[in-house]
Amino acid sequence: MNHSPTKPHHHGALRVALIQAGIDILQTDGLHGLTLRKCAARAGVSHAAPAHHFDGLVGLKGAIAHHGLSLFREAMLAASADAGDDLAQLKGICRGYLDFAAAQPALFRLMFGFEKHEHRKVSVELDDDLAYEILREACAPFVRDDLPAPILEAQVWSLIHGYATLYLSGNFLRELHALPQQEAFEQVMTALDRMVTR
Amino acid sequence: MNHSPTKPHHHGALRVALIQAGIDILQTDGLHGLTLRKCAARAGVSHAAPAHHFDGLVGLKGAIAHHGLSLFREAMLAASADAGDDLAQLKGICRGYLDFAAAQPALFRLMFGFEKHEHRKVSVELDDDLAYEILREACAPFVRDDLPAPILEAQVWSLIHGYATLYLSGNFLRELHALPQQEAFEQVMTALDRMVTR
DNA sequence: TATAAAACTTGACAGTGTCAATATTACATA
DNA sequence: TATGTAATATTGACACTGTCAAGTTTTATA
Repeated sequence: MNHSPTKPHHHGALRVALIQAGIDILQTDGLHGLTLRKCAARAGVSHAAPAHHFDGLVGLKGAIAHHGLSLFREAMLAASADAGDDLAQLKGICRGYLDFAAAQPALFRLMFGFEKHEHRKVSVELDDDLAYEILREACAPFVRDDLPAPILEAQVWSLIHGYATLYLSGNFLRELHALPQQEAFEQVMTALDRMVTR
Repeated sequence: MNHSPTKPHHHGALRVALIQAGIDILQTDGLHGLTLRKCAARAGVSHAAPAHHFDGLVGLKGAIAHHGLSLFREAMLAASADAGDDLAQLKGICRGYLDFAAAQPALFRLMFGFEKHEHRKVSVELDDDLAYEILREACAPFVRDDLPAPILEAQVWSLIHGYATLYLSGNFLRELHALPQQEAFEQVMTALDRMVTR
């Protein structure tokens, strides 16, 4: 056996190849450009191969989102690596959140853009715990008796997620974005101070 | 002339009919189900008619989003109609924000889901001022020297928009949604108190 | 009424997801 | 090692999609 045991046959690591192809296509052609057939072509397989590994297009998107969440997690971790106190840590994670959305807008939209009827097909692939854990840990130091963890986490997550998605929507928050991006972000994130301090 | 002067010919008010058809289809079939040909069929015209009035599919989506924003505005106004003080007014608007997203998820996603390369085609249709004005006015009483209007508006909007979109995403904020929806909303919105009070 | 413009139709095209049928490969078991 | 079986990928087909060019009908204008 000179083959890797995890290399089933023909192409071998087709699953990862298709996911990577999908991420590349998202970056190049946007969310609309993501196509089973284009992924297949880029991975060098027949047009119907992707629908086999993943359960149709929704399945592929779920797998891409799953992998995207791990990239997302890494981006947030990296952005908060050299943080001083707890608040700087939290803000660093938010910075990583926004930067990831800005760097990979189509992937970001894909991750959070599933419709309700798709949830059942995707929920197995898309365990948010992976990325959510980062946020949860960053929020932990600020939990108080009158501010339980799930509430605080929802508040912080809503703030940064809303800011990131509105940022991607472009047309909105125009007045704010008269400021340079970095300053606008910091100004908006001053809301975190108020949320977190008694 | 027994015809209305604004009734050009054949169908007449095809534009509004197509937009309404689109909104109906969004409600029934979701964002993926929205199709030029289905809108045409529902309005009783040929399959290529919609691409004429609006500049292709993106143009139709832009027109639908434009009309959706006016519905959005009305929903927020209605939800804050019987509000007491300024803070109750602001929270009422946020309540309307969430309720609209929950009631018309596909339309809501459409309104905020345009990609960057589509902005040019859509920006003419999609002047956010219509709906943004509501939020701006509700924020106005809380503007201070150290909290300029654009910043405060961005903070409030990010919070409610993030919460609404995460709510639609379903898989996320699971812990929070162990609470009843109404209470979860109110708990998260306590962040507004902290944002707004000195 | 004659002419032009606008609105809509028709027909065609390439591209899409999905599915059934088929061929190929890998692996387990004898 | 030989054989059978399941997994893996291919092929071909289908209905559906957006878009476009060309043609037809209606409205408006002069």
